[in-house]
Amino acid sequence: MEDATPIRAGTAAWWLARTANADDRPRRRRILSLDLIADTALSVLDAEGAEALTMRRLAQQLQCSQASLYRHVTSRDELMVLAMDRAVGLGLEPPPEGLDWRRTVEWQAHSFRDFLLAHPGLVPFLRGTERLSPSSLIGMEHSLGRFIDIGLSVREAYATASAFATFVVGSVQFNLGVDTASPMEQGLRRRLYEGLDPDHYPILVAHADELSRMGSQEEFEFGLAALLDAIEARLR
Amino acid sequence: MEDATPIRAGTAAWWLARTANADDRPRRRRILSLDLIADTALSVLDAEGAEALTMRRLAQQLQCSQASLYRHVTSRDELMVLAMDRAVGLGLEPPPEGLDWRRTVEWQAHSFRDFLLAHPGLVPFLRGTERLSPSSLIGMEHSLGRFIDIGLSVREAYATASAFATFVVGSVQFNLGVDTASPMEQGLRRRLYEGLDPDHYPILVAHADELSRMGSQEEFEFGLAALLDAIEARLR
DNA sequence: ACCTGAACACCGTTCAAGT
DNA sequence: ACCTGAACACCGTTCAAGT
Repeated sequence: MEDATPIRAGTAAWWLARTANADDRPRRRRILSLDLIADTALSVLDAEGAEALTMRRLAQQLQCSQASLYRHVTSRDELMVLAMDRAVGLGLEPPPEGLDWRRTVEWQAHSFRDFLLAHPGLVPFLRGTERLSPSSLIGMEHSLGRFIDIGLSVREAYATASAFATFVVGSVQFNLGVDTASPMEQGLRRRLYEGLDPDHYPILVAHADELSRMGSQEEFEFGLAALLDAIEARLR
Repeated sequence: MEDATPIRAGTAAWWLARTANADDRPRRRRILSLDLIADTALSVLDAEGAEALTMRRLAQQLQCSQASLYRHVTSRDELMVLAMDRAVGLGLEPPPEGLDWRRTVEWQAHSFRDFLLAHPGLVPFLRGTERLSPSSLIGMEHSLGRFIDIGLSVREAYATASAFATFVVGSVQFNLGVDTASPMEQGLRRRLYEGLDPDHYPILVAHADELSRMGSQEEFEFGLAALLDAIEARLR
């Protein structure tokens, strides 16, 4: 049963192996469970960031030894993948009933983005490997259904659903670490733009004040509307 | 000159302080320079990934002590920001002359995405803080000029340029760690979809084969075309 | 004035030894 | 059969001591 080349966490091979083993794994009553470990990891990751989530810290939180964690999880990487699956499940809330398809997609994009903005520590772990986790697959199933129902092909529905997810992930990833809404950060940014060489950066210098006040919201709304319009155009 | 609260690398305050100090920093001839350190860091990061880029490894590569690195750089975080600025400079190639605006933007989006796909180790470090680096500002200046020239307002130009960058970053970030083009990975993905519970995942199960062969290219092209169409619509 | 060996306080992971 | 103390081989960062 030993693998010479260990399977990397999050790959299709890994998810396959994990779900296959789920049933015949010994299911004794015990205090320490995989679920509890993943939940605790997520709460520490969310509250204090990735660098605070160490195996020692987690063991302390769960009142067990570090070594015990490795009975349920083969590595820290694997733990992160499992914790992120839970995060996706929490972030993908079901949209309200009764909205048309455009409002529904719009609502879900905003909802998931707001969730990620509120939990920035999770964002760097939203990689391609996370797309195959159970919670992500539920989201994909629903998205595919929605887009197929309005007339897209399976291929189109997949590309469209993925493009929305991609854009939301990019929106939060590419704004990590900056608070564009903060007046102090805006002031510093204005000074940075103003101080540039006007020969090389004429536009940034000329519009320093206006540009320094631009936040991430505008770019998100522009891109989201563009994606939605593209679907409507394809339906006609 | 000592700061009680150290300025986080990549923020506007940090870039301001850095450019302000650039001139009066002692400029002796020496073998070890900030440029050399950042270049070496980037080459190690690119060739062997983030976890291989340690201060010890870097010192060994540069044949100096670890401690010497801290004479040029205050922390590993700062080093990463500086290395990434160089990476952005390398990735943002000037587009070929003579193309219309749509082709130009299209070319640049593809060009930067291809660069990132070839250097996946860099992607997790493309955060909001990286938008203010000199290389990024050059790219922003050019993008703003292009969009203003065709008739967008300064605000629209910024939102549009940012949306493109956001989408490219999202496209690579949300495909990190998976090789959707690999036949083996496709086969494993098909098996993963096929094995799902048909009651909960009817579409994924029914179209397992087709969906398992979808790559990240389709979603990128769909989103890119959508953004370009949205600009054209706004111009009318 | 400049550089660095050696230390400090951490990591993830393993395994022999306990119960 | 299950758990874990203690170790291993690493980290980033600092600073007294060298030249």
